[in-house]
Amino acid sequence: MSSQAALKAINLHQLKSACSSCSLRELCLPMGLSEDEIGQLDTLVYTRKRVRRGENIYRAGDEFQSLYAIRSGFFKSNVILEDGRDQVTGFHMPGEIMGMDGISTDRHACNGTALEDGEVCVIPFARLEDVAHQVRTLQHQFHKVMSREIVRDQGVMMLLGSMRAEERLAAFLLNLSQRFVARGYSPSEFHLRMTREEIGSYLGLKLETVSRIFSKFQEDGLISVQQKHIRILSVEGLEALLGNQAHR
Amino acid sequence: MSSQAALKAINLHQLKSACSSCSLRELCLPMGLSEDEIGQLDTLVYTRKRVRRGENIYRAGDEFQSLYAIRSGFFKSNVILEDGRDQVTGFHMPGEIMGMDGISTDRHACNGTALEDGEVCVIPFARLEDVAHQVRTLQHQFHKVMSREIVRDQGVMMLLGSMRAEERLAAFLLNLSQRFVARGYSPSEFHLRMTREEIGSYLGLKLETVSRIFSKFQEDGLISVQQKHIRILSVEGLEALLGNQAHR
DNA sequence: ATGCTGCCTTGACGTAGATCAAGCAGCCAA
DNA sequence: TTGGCTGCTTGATCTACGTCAAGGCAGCAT
Repeated sequence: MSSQAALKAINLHQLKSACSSCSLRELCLPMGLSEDEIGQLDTLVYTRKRVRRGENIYRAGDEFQSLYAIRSGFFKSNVILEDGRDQVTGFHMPGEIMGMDGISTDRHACNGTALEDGEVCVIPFARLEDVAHQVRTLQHQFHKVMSREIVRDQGVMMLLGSMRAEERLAAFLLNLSQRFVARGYSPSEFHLRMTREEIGSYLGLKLETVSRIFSKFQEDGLISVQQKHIRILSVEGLEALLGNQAHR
Repeated sequence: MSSQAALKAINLHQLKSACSSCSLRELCLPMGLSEDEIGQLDTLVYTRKRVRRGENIYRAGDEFQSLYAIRSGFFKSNVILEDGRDQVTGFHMPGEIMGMDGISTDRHACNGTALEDGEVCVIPFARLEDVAHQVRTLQHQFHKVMSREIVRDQGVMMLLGSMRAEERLAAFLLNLSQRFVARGYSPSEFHLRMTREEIGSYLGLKLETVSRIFSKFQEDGLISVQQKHIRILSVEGLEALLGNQAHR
């Protein structure tokens, strides 16, 4: 399917997005900006886009135009490899910004796919640079957001390069937990929006391994799992696993 | 050793760095800027720093002040894990910019370590944002540089998550080769500045595995190896290895 | 209900790469 | 020259995780 068709398939509606009244402003671009400055942002983010589970907000190869701030829903970044395998490079939740991979070449390097119905704010990048050019605080905040993405990716590189399967999964659960807390959700009880296969792809493991380790964690009393419903019973137990440093 | 001590240990000398006359300007920040705009850059980059093999230009935890553009020498990004292991997260060569991990938290997230004697241009970040605030082209170029880093890291994540050992090493050699070409060096013959252990750390492999695979590549006529001296005999052969998609 | 489909679980077995171990080569200092 | 040190190679063995295979369960359409 072409980029055009993909865009048309998405229900696009125009409205005042109003960063200034957004509940996610403490997590997203507006962070650290004054009332006035956030007002400037409101002139920039004037479109939202609804996406349904399985739809892409952009695809690898698409021309890069905009960044997307997640308002609701759960997303993944992924690349379809030549052999058809779907390699997941990240999971994203409300308040996070997707699409920054596209800036370097003016084309998106990966797909942004909805794992459940949701909504994103469309941030035309040229206009973001305009506003950042005027509002120095926004410029700085945007640099922080990009830098955070770099640090996050390097964390995953270290995880993939130096941890064994159990450690990876423990780190993954703890990371999700932290991000849920920051959004006001329970740190200890949540729904996974992704399949075992997607988790495995992200963590460099096979889905059977993910499943087995969930079962083992449950036996060990660290978590309880029922399909996609997860309850963390012992944060300390999971953290302890990370302490036992890798062997690889 | 404290950050202060580390800085003092480094021979610091002030001079006109002159991006405008730098042979690396087509790879570095000045890329795409006009003569005038590069002139503005010259007012920003006024310090260079010599580093000797093994020294750090910054350390994880140091306060973030500046970015560093490599003028000469070969560097690694790395983190010392609690158990003392040195986890490598990147290799860097002239024209590349290091330190962007520090922007997000105002502290560096990793060390920047010289693998051989070299020299870096010190780019005070606050001033970079000043100049970018005035020169929109520079702002845009800097965003591209950060985005490129994001894309690069995601490429490594995919490598670590989905490739087998031989593929990783083939991809690594091809990547080095391409980066050497871009700098006017031979694509097929070069010195590795890092040890087998550092390569292994970066690629999520043990040094013995790296060594064995180098030997195998040599047997297969793909490369010739003598310690750190590498000659690529068949780019196609290495590329073919990447085609055979992963099993993991 | 009934069957279909996608996703998950669990077992048996195989293997890529880790681990352990020994020896060698290049390099510097005495 | 000798010795010590660091980094590299190579072999033998072990093991974490992948692969293959057989169900099972929840959700949806009929």
